[in-house]
Amino acid sequence: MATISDVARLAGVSPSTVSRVLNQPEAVIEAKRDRVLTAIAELDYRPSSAARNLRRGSFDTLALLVGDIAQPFHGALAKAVQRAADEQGYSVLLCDLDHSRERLVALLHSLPKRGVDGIIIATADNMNVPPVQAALGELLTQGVAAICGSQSIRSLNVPALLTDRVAVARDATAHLLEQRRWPIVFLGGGPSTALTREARKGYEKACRAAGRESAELLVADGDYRAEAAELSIAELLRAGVRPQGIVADNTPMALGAARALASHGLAVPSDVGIVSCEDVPLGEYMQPSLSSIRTDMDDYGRRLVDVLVTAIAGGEVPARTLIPHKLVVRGSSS
Amino acid sequence: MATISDVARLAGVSPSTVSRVLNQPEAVIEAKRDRVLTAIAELDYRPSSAARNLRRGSFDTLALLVGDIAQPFHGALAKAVQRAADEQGYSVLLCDLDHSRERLVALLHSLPKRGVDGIIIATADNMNVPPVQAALGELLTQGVAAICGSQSIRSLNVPALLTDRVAVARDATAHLLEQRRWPIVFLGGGPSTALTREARKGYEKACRAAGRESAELLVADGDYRAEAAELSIAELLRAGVRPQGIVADNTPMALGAARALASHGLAVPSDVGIVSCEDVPLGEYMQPSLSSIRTDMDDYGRRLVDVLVTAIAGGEVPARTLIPHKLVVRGSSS
DNA sequence: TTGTACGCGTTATCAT
DNA sequence: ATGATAACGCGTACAA
Repeated sequence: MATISDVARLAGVSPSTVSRVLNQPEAVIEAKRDRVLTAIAELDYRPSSAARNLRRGSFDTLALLVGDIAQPFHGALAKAVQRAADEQGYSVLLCDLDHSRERLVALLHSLPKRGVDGIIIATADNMNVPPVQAALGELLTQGVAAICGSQSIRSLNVPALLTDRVAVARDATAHLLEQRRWPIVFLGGGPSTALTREARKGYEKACRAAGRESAELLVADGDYRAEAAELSIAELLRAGVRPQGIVADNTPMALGAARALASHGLAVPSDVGIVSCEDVPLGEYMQPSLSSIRTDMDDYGRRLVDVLVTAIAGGEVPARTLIPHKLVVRGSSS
Repeated sequence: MATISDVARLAGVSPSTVSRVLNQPEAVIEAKRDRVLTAIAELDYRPSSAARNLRRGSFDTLALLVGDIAQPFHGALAKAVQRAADEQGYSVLLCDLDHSRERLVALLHSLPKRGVDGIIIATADNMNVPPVQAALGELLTQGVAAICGSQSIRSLNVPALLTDRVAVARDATAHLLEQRRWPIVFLGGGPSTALTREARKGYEKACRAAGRESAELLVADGDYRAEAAELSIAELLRAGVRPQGIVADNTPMALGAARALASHGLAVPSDVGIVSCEDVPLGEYMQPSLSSIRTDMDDYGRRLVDVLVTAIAGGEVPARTLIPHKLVVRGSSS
């Protein structure tokens, strides 16, 4: 493992000159610069990140915290983030929260000394609770930048980049309403999560715009998981409800709902239309292919990284950025 | 940010003693150890990973290289690996190869100085080509440990942990044969990849064991992607072939095949049975739910990390570990 | 424009 | 059992 001194010796210059060639090339006269670069190539020298990190106090590393990396949406997000980070010269530390709040708090506590410049938090789990806010606040004071995907954090200066979840659910619902499907069930993640509350608001908005009464609305709790969604919809069906449309807040719930419908002999899309508020890579290949609200993941990943990198550099960043979305109509609703 | 000296001062000892309390507690007398621990808690001191890394030359970090993190199987793998690594005190650097050989080579080249102790390579793309082998060999000489999921690397001492792909495909095929389905198509990733060659061997083995002639076998190339698989199967159908079973080497291809069948009016499982050689989290919730060969991901992740950590520590590790698999029969084949 | 000297925070060696 | 000291490899004031 060649060090900077080895390069310096071979090039006949001092270590600081080598360092300059790497960090401010224009400050070194061309002849010497070339000698140094040759020596670097010769020895296949690459600076030790450890030494560099210690000296500079930065790490060229971002942490990506996701609720559950095994979920297809998060996988797609991780891919986009990793690629964008790579383009900016950053590595990505993957942290799976497994939907555990304890784990989130523990991570927020341990990350500052794990060597990351910034973190991206992408979980649907509610972060507006005291322990999380406290841990996040402390992380910020330690000089680690943070941004949030999918939710805003109250009372803390953490930029958020997210889709307008009210609009997303509204568009999904409106699409089914246009087809004169009724009743329509909103399948969310339970009343406690702030995220579902927004989506539910969008659902209600669309229904009211179509002239429906509050009493007619149907809300089911699928806990963001396929299993729970299946049970929840099955229960509804057993109770005699006959929905013609389902708006699922994420894809696993849409699949769970589809299975419940199938076991009750209901066909998609002829009997019931389904739309997911979240697009996933294989959605097109599910059967029937899944109508969903799509956001451009490459763009999303790039924006997340851009904002975070700007924040790390101490630049000004918008407190809240809305990511565009659009409806993709597929077989489950047509 | 408290440093080790701050702690030492507060506890009235030398920095060395603080370091010892952290690294070999039994070497410090209890009274002093307590004072130090109190001071640590008081200041919320956590050692700087950068300094520690520089001094020790190790990083408590593993890199996970995956072919495509957006694919559900890789997501599940990443989750398992991350969890296991966490249990052992390691962080995980996520590197998405995006199926690019150039990217793989570039990563193998840059990872040694990015601060990782070891790497896990989990890609179906063939690694037995000179540029990859050379880059990997060089990485090993730089003191970075490496292990491989899903394929062995010839002529290099890289331990592999994988399922017996011949047996996996054989079991999948045999399952369809038992139901007297014939002909059966093997849907793989093209003749060039070593992985598919193994799976294909298993398919042929099962067919021959059932008394089928080589001339009757059907092999299609789906390039491991849903789109290509759909085209490939559609072409077969247009050519007049009427398979009663499909063995897909991975899940996206199984979904692609299912869609091709559907557009030709063929029903799964009544007309055609499908089995995937790879189990994914939502497989149970696809429609019809997908029969597949399952490996315990938690176990797999743990084994990968265990072996890698052992290798990092300089311990003896088996050159090749077979991970058990079992058939999970679901709706697509019953 | 270049080199010298120092320090980032930790741990290993050595002496006590 | 503990403390002083040096060194890990790099970047940067400062001096030249």
